[in-house]
Amino acid sequence: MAAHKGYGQFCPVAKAAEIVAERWTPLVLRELILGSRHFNELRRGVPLMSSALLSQRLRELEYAGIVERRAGGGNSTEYHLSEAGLELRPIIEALGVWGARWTRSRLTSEDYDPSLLMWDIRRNIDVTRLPRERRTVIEIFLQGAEAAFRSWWLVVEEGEVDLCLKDPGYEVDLRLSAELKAMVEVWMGRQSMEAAVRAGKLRFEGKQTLAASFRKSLKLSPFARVASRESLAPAASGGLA
Amino acid sequence: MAAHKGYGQFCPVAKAAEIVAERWTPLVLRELILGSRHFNELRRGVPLMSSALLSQRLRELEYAGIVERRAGGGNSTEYHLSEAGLELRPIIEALGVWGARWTRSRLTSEDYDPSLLMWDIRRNIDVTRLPRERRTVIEIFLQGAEAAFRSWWLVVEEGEVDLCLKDPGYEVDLRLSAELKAMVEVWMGRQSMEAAVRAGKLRFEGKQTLAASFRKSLKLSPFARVASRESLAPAASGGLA
DNA sequence: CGGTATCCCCCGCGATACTG
DNA sequence: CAGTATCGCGGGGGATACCG
Repeated sequence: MAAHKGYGQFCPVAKAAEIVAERWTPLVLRELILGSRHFNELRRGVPLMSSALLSQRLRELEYAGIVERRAGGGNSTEYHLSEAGLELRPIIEALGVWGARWTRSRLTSEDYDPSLLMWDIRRNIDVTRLPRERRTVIEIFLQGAEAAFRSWWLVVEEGEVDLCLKDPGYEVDLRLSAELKAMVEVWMGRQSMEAAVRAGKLRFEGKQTLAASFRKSLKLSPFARVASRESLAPAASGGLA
Repeated sequence: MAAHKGYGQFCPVAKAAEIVAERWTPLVLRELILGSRHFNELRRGVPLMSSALLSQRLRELEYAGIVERRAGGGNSTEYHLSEAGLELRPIIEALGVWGARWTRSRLTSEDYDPSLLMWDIRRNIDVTRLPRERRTVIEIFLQGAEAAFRSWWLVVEEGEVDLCLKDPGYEVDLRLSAELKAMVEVWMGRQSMEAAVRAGKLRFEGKQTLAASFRKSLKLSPFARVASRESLAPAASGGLA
């Protein structure tokens, strides 16, 4: 006769946990916080979540007053955080900071998801640092990823970045070949890109000026500046950018 | 082939959520933060959680480096938050503040757990405001609670507070008769004790001086000063005590 | 007190397919 | 693009009993 979903407690921590600490929900909130608005955009941030479950969670979040559904142009729908939802932002961010400090040793090989990495990279490219007047195509080859997720193309054109898993057919201006794990380490700020290049884990092929631009255009993970506390490193703690 | 327990993401939010957003875990952390140290003490804070599951969660938290198990005197065990665990405190507190602001309308009748209420009250009594040199017995009768959890006795003696569900047999110095829901409202700071008394939801029987002392001795919920944002009340927002 | 051990139910959620 | 529909299983966790 115990509660199936709830905790049966009036405590605000319990009532909040019933909503926010549900499976997948913190990740959906993270995506909304990072600016994802459309269903399939959200899906790319949680590739292992089934669309049925994402749909269900979004409805639950809407019912809880955290998410607002708005009609976009055409048949599209937009999901936005409500005022209550925006107030969860510092909590999700703090959870991420805590994770960056204390969960490093729990990373398993399963966690190195190339889709998530590329999606993260895509949305963190500062297009203003890349050529504007012409199309730029960057191919990224991730060694160690499973075959279907090994080759990616970033197509930068008119201030937009497109991410493809299939060769779009354009001429490639820059090619980056990287070990998946090393690329994640770089993205997480645990190794500098320069060090990874020196160690032979990353290799750029193409115009060096474009390679330099790309390196500058790539902002790292929002948690890249948070120092892990698990190792015995000097560990100067950083805040969120 | 999806992850059974994990999310398959290197993102620190995901790795943290794998631990912290697990079912019951936020409530166990809340109990540890509030100072519970022993297994059965923790259980009283999460009465609906099975002991097997609490044991399992504590082991998981220990493995995650959040909880440290220490041998107490005799055959007792003590659970303490590690440094990593202490850093979760602001997150759990923020979750509770958010819950106090935004989940009021989600309270169901199932959530009015008299055991939790009495356990909360017990640990928030300021004994220095009650008689010191003699035993004081306060009976609390909760109308609307199920029969087995309707009558409670607080025995204050030598600076210790004992909570009993069975009549300890001592002479009762003060009797408080209250509607369960009203008592929770008071505890949550949503209604003043004076207003509840005036509305006839609370009634003290016994020495008025002792009643006054008891009222002063009872600190409210840590979230009692957080104003709900759901109603259209003026809502001056407060911080945590 | 401080947990284990065991059984078993049930539903959350993963997988797959399909629609407007 | 934005979801629904359906099915089946796995294991999380509730219930209960027991031990050192």
